[in-house]
Amino acid sequence: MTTADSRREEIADYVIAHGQVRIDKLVEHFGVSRMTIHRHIDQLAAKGVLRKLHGAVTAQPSGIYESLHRYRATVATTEKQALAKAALAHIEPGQVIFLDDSTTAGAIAPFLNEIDPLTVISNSVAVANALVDADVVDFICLGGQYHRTYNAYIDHICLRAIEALRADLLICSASAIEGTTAFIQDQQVARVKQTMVASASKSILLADHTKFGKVALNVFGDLTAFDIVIVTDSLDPGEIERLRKAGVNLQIVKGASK
Amino acid sequence: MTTADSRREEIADYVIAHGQVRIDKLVEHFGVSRMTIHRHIDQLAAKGVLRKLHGAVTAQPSGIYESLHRYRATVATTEKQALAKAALAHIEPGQVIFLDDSTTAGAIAPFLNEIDPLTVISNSVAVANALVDADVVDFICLGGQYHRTYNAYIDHICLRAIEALRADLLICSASAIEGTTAFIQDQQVARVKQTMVASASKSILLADHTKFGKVALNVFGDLTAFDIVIVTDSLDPGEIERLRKAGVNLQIVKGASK
DNA sequence: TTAACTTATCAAATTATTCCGTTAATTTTG
DNA sequence: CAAAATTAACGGAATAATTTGATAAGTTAA
Repeated sequence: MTTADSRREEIADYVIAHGQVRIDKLVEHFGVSRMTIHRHIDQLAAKGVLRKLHGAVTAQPSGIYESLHRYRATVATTEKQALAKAALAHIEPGQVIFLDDSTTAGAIAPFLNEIDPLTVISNSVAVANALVDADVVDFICLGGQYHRTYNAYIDHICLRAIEALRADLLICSASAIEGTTAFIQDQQVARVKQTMVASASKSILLADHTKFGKVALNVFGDLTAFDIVIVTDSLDPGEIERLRKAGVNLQIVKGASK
Repeated sequence: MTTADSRREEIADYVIAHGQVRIDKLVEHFGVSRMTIHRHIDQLAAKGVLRKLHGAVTAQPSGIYESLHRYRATVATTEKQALAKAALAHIEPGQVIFLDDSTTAGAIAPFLNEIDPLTVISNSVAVANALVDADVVDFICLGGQYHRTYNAYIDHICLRAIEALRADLLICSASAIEGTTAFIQDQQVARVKQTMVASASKSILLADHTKFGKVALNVFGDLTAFDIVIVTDSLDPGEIERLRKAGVNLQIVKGASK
C-alpha cells in the first residue's frame, strides 16, 4: 500500500469519525496541499465513501449497512488474505470451483496457479484478471451485464450460465451476518450466489469479523446450509459459541487483525 | 514501442529470414548478453512465433499462414488505430454494438467513452478491461471458456449468449482474406463471429493490408455480406479495384503504414 | 460583484516497473 | 561423465507511472 493509499484511508476514517469536516481542517491535519486533499476526496467520493460539499466533506449517510464497510471492503486485506489461504486448503487438484464476486473470494485467485489442474468459474472481473495471467488454470467466465459497484457480471445471462454448469465447490462471501442468517445487499447478486450454491456440490462461506451483527436487504441463506463457514479468531468468542451451538460448521483461522 | 520490443521484432525478422539461427550468432549480431537473447526468444516462443532448439532457434514452420503475420498482429498498431477511428464514426449514441475478439476491434474500445450512451457486448478480455475503466459505457460480457491464444471467451456458453442478444452493429476482423472471402484460423472463433453477424443488424469488417492474399483454415464469410469493409490506403490499388468490382462496399481510410 | 472555493494544467519529485548482465545452479547432449 | 547450453536468482540501471504542489482559470454562494 502506498503512502497516498493509506492517507486516503486515514482521511476516510477521520471524516467518518467526525461526520463532517472542513477541507481547511484536512489540509492542516494531514499537512499536504489543498489540491491533494481535493484529489483524495474526489476519489473517495467516486467510491461512494464520502460526499463532497462546498468547502467541506461529510461521511456518506449510512443506509442499511455502514458505509465504513463499503470502504473497508476496498482495503483492509489482511483478514481476507487469511481467509483466502484457509479456503485454498479445501481445493483439490482437478476440481471445478465457483468463485463469487466478493473481494474476499477474489483474494484467493492469485494463489490458484499453485493448484494444477483446476477449473475456475466466476463472474468477477477481479478474478478474471488474476487468472488471465496465471497460465495453468482453466477459466470460465460467466457473462452478463457489468456492474461497477461489484466489479462483476450480474444478469440473467449470468444466471443461465451458472445453471448450465456444475462445480465441485463454491467459495463465496456475504454482505452481512446476523444470528445464523447471511445477507446480501443487492437482490440480483443474492440470486447469483444462491444459484451458485445450487450448482455446487459443496459450498464454503468466508466471513471476516466486520460482517457480523449487521443485516443487509436480502437474505442469502442460513449458515447451516454451508458445508463450511470460515472465520478468523478476531470474531467474538461468544458469537463463535453461539454459532457452533446452532449447528454451523465453523472453521477458525488465525487472522492478523490489526 | 520500447527498445526491447523493437529488438524482439528484429530478432523475429532475422530468424524468419534465415530459417534457423544459432544463439551465438544472435548474441553477436545484436550485441547484448546471451541471457537477454534467451529471454527474448522465450517470449517469442511463448507467442508461437519461433521455436527454440538447443543452441539455436528456428522460425515456426509456417502452416497455413505465415507466422510473421501472427507476430505482426501483436504489434504494428498504427494501421489498426486508423481502422478503429474510422469504425468509430459509424457508431451512433444509444446503439448496442458487438465487438469481436480481434486486436483490431479491440483498438476501438479505449475510444468508446466518447459515445454516450452506448452498450457494448464482447467476448474479448482486452475490450472488457478497457471498458471497466470507462464509466459511461454499458458493458455486457459474453461468458465462456477463456482461450489464451485469443485472450477471449470462446465457447457454447458464448454462442448461447450471443444468440440471446441483438445488436445494432458488429465491428469485427478476420485472420485472412483471399478474393472476396474472409477466413478465420480457429473453427470455434469462426462460429462465434458468424453468430455475431447473425445477431447484428449491420456489420463492419476491418482489415489491415497484411490480411490480404492469405487464407486460413475456416471460411468466415464473403466480403459482400458485410455492410461496410474498411481498409487503409496501404492496400494495393489493383486489389481495391477488384473488390469494388465484386460488389464489396469498401471504405478506404488514410493509414500511416510505416 | 466579490470572496471563497473548486477544477485544470503542468512540471518536479517520488515510486513502481521493466530490462539487462553477472553468477551460480540445473539440464541437456553426445 | 563432461562439455555445452539453459535456467534461476539477484542487484543495478533505465523507463514508465503515479503523486504532488504551484499557478491560473473557472464556479459557486452570499
